[in-house]
Amino acid sequence: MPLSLVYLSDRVNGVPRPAAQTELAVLGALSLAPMSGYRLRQEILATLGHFWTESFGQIYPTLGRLTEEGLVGRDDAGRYAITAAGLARLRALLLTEPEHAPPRDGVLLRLFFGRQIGRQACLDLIAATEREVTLRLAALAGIRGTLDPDDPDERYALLTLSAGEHRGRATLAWIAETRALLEAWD
Amino acid sequence: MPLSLVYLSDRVNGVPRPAAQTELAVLGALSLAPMSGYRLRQEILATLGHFWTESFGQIYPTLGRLTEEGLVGRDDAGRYAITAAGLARLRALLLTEPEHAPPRDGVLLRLFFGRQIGRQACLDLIAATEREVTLRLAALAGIRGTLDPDDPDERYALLTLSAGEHRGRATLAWIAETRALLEAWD
DNA sequence: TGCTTCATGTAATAAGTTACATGATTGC
DNA sequence: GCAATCATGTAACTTATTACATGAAGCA
Repeated sequence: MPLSLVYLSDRVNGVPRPAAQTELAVLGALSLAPMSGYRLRQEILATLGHFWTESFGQIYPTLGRLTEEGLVGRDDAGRYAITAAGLARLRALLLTEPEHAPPRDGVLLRLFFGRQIGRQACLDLIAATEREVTLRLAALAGIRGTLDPDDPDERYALLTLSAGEHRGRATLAWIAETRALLEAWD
Repeated sequence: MPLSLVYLSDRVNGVPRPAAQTELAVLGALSLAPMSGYRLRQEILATLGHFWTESFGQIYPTLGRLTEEGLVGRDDAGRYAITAAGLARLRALLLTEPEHAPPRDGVLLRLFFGRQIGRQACLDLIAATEREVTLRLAALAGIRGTLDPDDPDERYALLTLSAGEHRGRATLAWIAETRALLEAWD
């Protein structure tokens, strides 16, 4: 008979449960401006999209929980708005240790076993990846143009944008190197 | 009344369901050598670890399903071994379109709302990230030393290893840039 | 009037981790 | 003999997506 049937859902070794990450994203977005749940999802997609995602199925239940806890309310226009308690909670969440999303890269998984499908299929695979990354970099360049380096909030957005650009360029460099290697084989 | 109550679990728009990705990892690992489920997990952790994860809770049920379908059997020593049908299935899976793991980067999420916690907390955050990435790069360097560029299987492993190195170095470059920016503010 | 977008929400389903149970094998 | 590792598996639980339902608001 197990002594403890408790599932440690709230926190394990100081690392917040993933649900807290959704709360963090929602509270964070509401700290910038009050908005509807629908808008919230659009904003998260547009501004955090290159490193974060949330679906309606997560956002609405989270808004419900946050409202119950008094961390979020509604303003005159009916939009969700963060409360003082919510702002305090946000700051606390921001200081928790970031979770490590278990890595799952479908492209690398396929390339690792690439011998089974041969050189050409691998070249096709990285060519498709190259197209995607190029599109993503173009999208990031578009966003960069809209951000003001002197705005106190947008300065931080620029830092995360830069991370996406560095990673995208690194992927392109790796693709070029990998293509050259693959073409030299056989 | 909805006309269709079917949940498209197997395939959506040609993209395989994520469960197929676990089958891919398991069949792929078994294509290199027969082994136990326990060993399978160790090998996946050691060799795919920097871009893929699987837990026991996934591996054993998957091995069970694959065995039922005749894609996997047991050899004389009792180890799981891939069958001819399994190899065909592996090749088919390798040609499916890679899934896009929804991005969830806890570090960037915190940095994006960094204004709430201030410059110093952000510097601490990226310093911790820098330590982790440095360790990961050192681990990759160790693995690189064990791989033979002329072995037909390990050549592909080297390609994926290189991806990890490029991304790691890009993250370090971004951290250096970000630190300089943060220290110049205020 | 009818189309599109905005808006809120739920139910079914999937995917995955963690903790636990249980036993065999191996090395000392 | 005993501890550590190897090995297999399951139950509970969490998180998340997707499809669907439903209706209001804005505008041709």
